[in-house]
Amino acid sequence: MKKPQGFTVHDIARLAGVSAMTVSRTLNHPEKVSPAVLARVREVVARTGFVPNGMARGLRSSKARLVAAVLPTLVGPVFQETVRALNEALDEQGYQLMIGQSGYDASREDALLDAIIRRRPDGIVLTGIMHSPEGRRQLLASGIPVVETWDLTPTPIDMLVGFSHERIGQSVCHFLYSRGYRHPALISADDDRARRRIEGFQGMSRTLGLDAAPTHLVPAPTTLGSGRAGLAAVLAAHPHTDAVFCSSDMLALGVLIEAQARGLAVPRQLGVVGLGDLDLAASLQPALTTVRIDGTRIGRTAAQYIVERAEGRSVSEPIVDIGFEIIERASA
Amino acid sequence: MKKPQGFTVHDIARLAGVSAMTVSRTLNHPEKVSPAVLARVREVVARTGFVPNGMARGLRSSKARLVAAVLPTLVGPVFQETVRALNEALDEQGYQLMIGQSGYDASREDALLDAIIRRRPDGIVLTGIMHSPEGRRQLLASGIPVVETWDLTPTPIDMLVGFSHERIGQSVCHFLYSRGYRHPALISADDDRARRRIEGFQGMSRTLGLDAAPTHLVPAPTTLGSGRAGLAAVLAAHPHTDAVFCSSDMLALGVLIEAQARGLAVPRQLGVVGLGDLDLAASLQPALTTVRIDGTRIGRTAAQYIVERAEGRSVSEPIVDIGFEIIERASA
DNA sequence: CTGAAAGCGCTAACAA
DNA sequence: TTGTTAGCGCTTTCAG
Repeated sequence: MKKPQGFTVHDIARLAGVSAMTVSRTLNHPEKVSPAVLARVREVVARTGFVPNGMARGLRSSKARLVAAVLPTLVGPVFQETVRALNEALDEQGYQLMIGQSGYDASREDALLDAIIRRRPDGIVLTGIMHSPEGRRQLLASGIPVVETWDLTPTPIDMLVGFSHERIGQSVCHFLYSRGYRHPALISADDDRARRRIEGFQGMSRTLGLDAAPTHLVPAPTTLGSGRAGLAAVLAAHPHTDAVFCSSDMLALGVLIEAQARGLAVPRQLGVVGLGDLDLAASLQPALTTVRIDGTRIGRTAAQYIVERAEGRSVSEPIVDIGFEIIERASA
Repeated sequence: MKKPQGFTVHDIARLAGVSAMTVSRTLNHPEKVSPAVLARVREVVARTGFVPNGMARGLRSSKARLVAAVLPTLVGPVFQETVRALNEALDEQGYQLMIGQSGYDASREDALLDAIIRRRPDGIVLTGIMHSPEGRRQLLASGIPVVETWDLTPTPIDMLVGFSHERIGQSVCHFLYSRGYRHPALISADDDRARRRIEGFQGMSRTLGLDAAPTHLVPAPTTLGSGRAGLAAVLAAHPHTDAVFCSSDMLALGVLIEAQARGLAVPRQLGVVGLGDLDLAASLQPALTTVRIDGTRIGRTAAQYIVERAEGRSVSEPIVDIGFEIIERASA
């Protein structure tokens, strides 16, 4: 298998009648090259379609201009905003984003981490915090800047941009109570962060003198269908449920549809709160009350932290809680 | 800035009392190393947390074990299945997937292509076909295997796994006609592929002796909100519209919600057809009739083609039309 | 402003 | 089975 078009800096140098070093400078520090030479080299580059080999550059300069992000699920609305913002911010600074999917499975996660570390990215963005001790060790040992996101922990690996899931649970419970609901239930994904929201919710529910909220767990990723089925299940077991906190807007949409199919009036007979504030939330009928997390800010901040580090500067406030907000619309 | 933990094969070799080559072999061809040495080297690797430098490996062996995918929008439900399948299939073969977002903008696309080609991936998967002549040239010149997807063209750059958008338009128009609808309208994203579906639809509509279908264009990405607004606009201009073909399921969901808000019975007074067969389609009330594209097959096939090429084999049938299917449910 | 030498970390090819 | 040599393509460093 022959490489069809294997141009190197040397080829370009020869064709332009200069040294390889000058080609390299033309590409990376054009201000240090005389205009005449610059034009000549550029002409050859354009004519040949030469694209320098980034692996060689990275190897020599130990700057890959690459940032890796680890997502539990590759695509799906939840981290959409974060990833978009991350990608945009990095792109502006000349960095490429590489995305890896961890699944919700821990053993695959270590393999993924290995694949990532091999490429020596300038930074790694994790959605969620890293629990596997082996993963932590690898990350720490690699010396690569790491930003954990979408969660809080007293023991971050390195940097952190997140918020408290427990506090979300508390706030939503309190919000529902303040709206007059006394028999709330939970329909929730079965993952670690969702579980902490549930704990927060139940804690507050105890504080307010309510019964423990019935909880219906659904497998991740959450879908509209599991929202419908979830409401059906909850209502079957606890007929006087008067409100539901869903762990995603999709789930909430399912609940809304199922409620409608059953002739249950929202928000009068059933309050519904989602999580995520997807763009569909505002367009629903009734518009969905939901918890908004500023994913854009998470992504942008993570990008900024990593670029700072990659350029050798230090980050002054490497651990931030960006909080969240309950967007009150019409469904609760 | 010192590299905190810069182990190399040489360090590991010294610690294990062997040569660097033996460390390399332990990592890549363990069967060619004696059990005793293997164990010793592995112990050192585990103890130090050594992860080999993939850039160096890639440079030397010109195999990056990397595949790049270009998506118009980074995340979003449309290519979800394709990307997931692509990632899974590549992962099984030991390849990493890198994702780049082109936006719907052509100038950024060339820059992205450049960033991708620099890394010398073993393959590039494009969603949609490459129109920019400059992009084609770059791709061709790079000699990297390319798979274009989600579309058909008589002049692919290299390999192709797609289907005909025009034919989708024709089929949906015919389907609606056969269901008795005589005044269909289109609510569609304003992009190239969507436009070809519209042309197909209008062509068939002429053939069937229908008036040209009113068309309402919405900006990409499509949202539930623009579906609602779209139906309102269509109805305002063309009150006796009796069916709508939406260019995504999200749009269709918006149409369903708007129809409900207006007391329009679906499918009796208004037929609704979506595109994508998202998992929510089946769970809606009424369940959504939609066009299903086998994204999993696209992703898997693309992965297979690229791996074949990367391993030096040739692909026997490098251009496939995987077709599509209208899933008849309750909304039309 | 330009060039020559050296080497980043790894592995293909050959030798022992 | 193991080791030695060389060099992938680039850029850092140092001279001119």
